[in-house]
Amino acid sequence: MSTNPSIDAVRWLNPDQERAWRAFLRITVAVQAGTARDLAAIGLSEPDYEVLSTLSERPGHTSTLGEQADKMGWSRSRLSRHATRMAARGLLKRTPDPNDGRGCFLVLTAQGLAVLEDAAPAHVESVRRHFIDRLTPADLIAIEQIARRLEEPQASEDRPVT
Amino acid sequence: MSTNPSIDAVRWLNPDQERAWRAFLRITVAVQAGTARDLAAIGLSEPDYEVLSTLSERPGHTSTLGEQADKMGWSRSRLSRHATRMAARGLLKRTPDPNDGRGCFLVLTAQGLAVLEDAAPAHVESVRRHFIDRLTPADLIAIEQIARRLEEPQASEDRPVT
DNA sequence: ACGGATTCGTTGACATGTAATCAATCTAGC
DNA sequence: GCTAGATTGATTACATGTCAACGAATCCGT
Repeated sequence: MSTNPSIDAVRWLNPDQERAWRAFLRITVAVQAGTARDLAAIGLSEPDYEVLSTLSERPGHTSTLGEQADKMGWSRSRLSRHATRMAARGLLKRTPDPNDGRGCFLVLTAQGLAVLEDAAPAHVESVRRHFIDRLTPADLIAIEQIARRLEEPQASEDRPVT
Repeated sequence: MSTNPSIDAVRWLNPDQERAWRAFLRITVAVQAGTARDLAAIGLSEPDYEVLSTLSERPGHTSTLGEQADKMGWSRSRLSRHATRMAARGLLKRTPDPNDGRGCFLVLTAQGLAVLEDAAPAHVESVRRHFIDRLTPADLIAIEQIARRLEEPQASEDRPVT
């Protein structure tokens, strides 16, 4: 098929492996696209929702920027920029940290909380519709198991390739 | 835990479902991050690799922009922008389409082909290391099955929510 | 108390993705 | 065969994320 012999010579994955890998790639884009589209319909992006949701779970709906970034697995830079945009939309606000002159708190505003309360049930419904309800209980267990295997540290993880 | 009663009242997923959903989110970021990092080490992004790889499979290493975009599931805009950047790096070039004054061909350059030939084995190795080799054959089959279920059109897919 | 090292958050330069836009082509009706 | 509207092709404005560098505040050994 290919006009390029040297590429054809590459030892690729076997058919089962290849299908699984491509299936995996398709799954991720399909599900994420579905849930993201549903959230967009109510004026939130997936990152927006994550910020609102995780902030709402903290006492006083408050967290330092760094702590929040770590908890979400985001860079500080990313959260700082995103918080600025969300603050401009009135969803949260910054407050100086009395204990650390360098730091700042992110605080959910009343409006931010209201938006989240409106969005949360819709988002859960979306996750059900695009993911949970389409799978069997056995599938859900399989996914957990796969996650566990993928997260297992590998013996040769950080060894040089040579 | 939460100081906000109304959020707690949201009917969330049951524990099994919740764990599966979170596991799914973790899986996608972990695997994609792993393979993307390996590609970045040899100077390519994941999208770069996709373009090189799919272009190399066509006769003359050539395709119209639109056809290529469709085949990859990308928007024309996205591919156009990406092609411009890759052209600036010498990986491919544009040629006018004699049959359609609006259109253009994307053609892999010799350098682009060389880069791909260098990258392909490394990428396959990366997919193995971050994904295939960590899973059992049964896991791979489960993933295909899950993909099939997720891609099945749902009866009430496009019905209004009300 | 002092001074260097570290940490916090922000910002500038840049890469990348999506939505709006402009231009060329096709097509139906005359 | 010509023209107006719809369709299709590709590029440009805008939003968002990353990396590196920075100023300010804090920590800590002396």
